[in-house]
Amino acid sequence: MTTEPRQGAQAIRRALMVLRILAAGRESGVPLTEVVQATGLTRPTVHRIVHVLIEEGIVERHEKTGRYAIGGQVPELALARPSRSPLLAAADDILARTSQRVGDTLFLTVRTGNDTLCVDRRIGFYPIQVLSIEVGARRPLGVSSAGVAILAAMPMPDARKIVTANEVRFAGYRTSVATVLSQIALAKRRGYNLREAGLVQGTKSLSTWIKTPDRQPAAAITVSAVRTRLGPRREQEVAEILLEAALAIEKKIESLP
Amino acid sequence: MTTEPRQGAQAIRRALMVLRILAAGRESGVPLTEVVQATGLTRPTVHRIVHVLIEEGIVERHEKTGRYAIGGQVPELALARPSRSPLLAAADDILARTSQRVGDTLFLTVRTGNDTLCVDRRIGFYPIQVLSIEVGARRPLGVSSAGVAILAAMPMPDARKIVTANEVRFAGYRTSVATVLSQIALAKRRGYNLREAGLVQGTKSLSTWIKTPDRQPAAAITVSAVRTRLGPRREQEVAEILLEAALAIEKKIESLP
DNA sequence: GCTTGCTGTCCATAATGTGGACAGAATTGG
DNA sequence: CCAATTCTGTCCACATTATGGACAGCAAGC
Repeated sequence: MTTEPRQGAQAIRRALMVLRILAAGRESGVPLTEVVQATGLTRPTVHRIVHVLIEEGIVERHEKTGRYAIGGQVPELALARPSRSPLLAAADDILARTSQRVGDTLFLTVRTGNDTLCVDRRIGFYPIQVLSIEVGARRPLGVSSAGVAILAAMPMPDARKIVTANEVRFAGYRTSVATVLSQIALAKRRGYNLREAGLVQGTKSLSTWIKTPDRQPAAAITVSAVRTRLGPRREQEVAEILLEAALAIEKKIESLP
Repeated sequence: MTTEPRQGAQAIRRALMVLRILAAGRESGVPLTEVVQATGLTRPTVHRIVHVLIEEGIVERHEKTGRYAIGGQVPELALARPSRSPLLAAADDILARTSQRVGDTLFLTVRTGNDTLCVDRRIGFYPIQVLSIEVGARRPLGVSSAGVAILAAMPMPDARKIVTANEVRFAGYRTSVATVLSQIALAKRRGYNLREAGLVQGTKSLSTWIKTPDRQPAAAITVSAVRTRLGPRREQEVAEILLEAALAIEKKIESLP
């Protein structure tokens, strides 16, 4: 029951598109051209939208660089929703326990539209930790290990649709529709996703997916570690722990609301 | 240097207007009619905007009540800005110390557009505490004690402009332009704002304003207590403490960035 | 100087968003 | 049970609004 046919609000939808691209730029922001290319809108249009949003305090422009970023009024609006999401609440202590068992950095990543968004990170006890990704990091679904995992958990046609929609943005991350689709296929048959070459050289990531009560894949748990920490033997161990954690979180969400 | 003449984005501005009204409704949300009356837009327009925002995940609708509220995607966008605002950072420990000295509940309230927004609250040690306002509470400037304080700190023409803009919304809070203007005048000559009848019966509030380095009044510190705790003698004492705290925060903001 | 790669602005045009009017659903109360 | 009232949702003719091609400025590199 995905209804999406309401019209009469092109401009608003476009503004939100822009906002989501800007969100991916985090503090440092995004140059106008990049927004243009990522949204597929024309430059005058993006320019107008961005500047209206600046006047409204929703977007900021960095004095020096001229890049555009999410403005201070967005967190202010967010204050209207005090409570954490059920997922975050449910995941909290399970992540803590899992982190203790694994020892390497754990990430909790959710799907939001066609993006992945890192919403939690736990640092383990092992002396070498991969901290490449921070809470708030947002990338097109399919780029990160967590993204592939989430895509692998959904019906192939849906996944393909999302991947295609993200095609233009993949260029900036040195990947392609074909690459992502094959990674999804691999993850599907393995039951979890594995990434040999992480964003940082010499790291390896492993992700399992979490489904909400309505069976939609909505999130992923990821472990990142230096490659030597994740040999074939330990990979198997860690995979089982993560699968267990994912299941535990799914159960807990059901019991909460 | 307030430039506000950019056009070609009526719809986007309207959508943001709607969002800000919804933000004031917090978790419980706002019925459509109220949004219509607060924004001055027509009902079909508000309806369209709100429903597009729902499709985009920016707004949610409560199943039972049918009221509209800020959606889960807003905090997700807010994650793009990890750092606290300079004001919050500067105020942190000063609030803690002030709370120790006063013993009653302290609020930090900022101005955002034509609204006040409570961004921090410290509970004191005295056994009776006024907890009427929560972090995230948003009201039209002029309605709360903090709002009057902030208005009192700006040039009268500016204050009058804001108060007039909020006129339609005052009805819902049982106040009026005239009332607010007279409160502002009183606060101006006193150097801080005093409210005998708080939102809750039998409480009393006292607010001092904080200006940013560019001399714009941007926030207020408020103490709320049961009336008996704030007799004339203690009122004077508390006012001095709050004035001191406001000054300290102003100084600290300047030194930070 | 010329090119390349940005950002910003204009304005004729049509597509977009508007809102009056109508309709249904839910609640009240006589 | 049927007005009366008050809310939400939808339609569609119309003109206001947002669009984007074209032009312009500006800085960096060659």
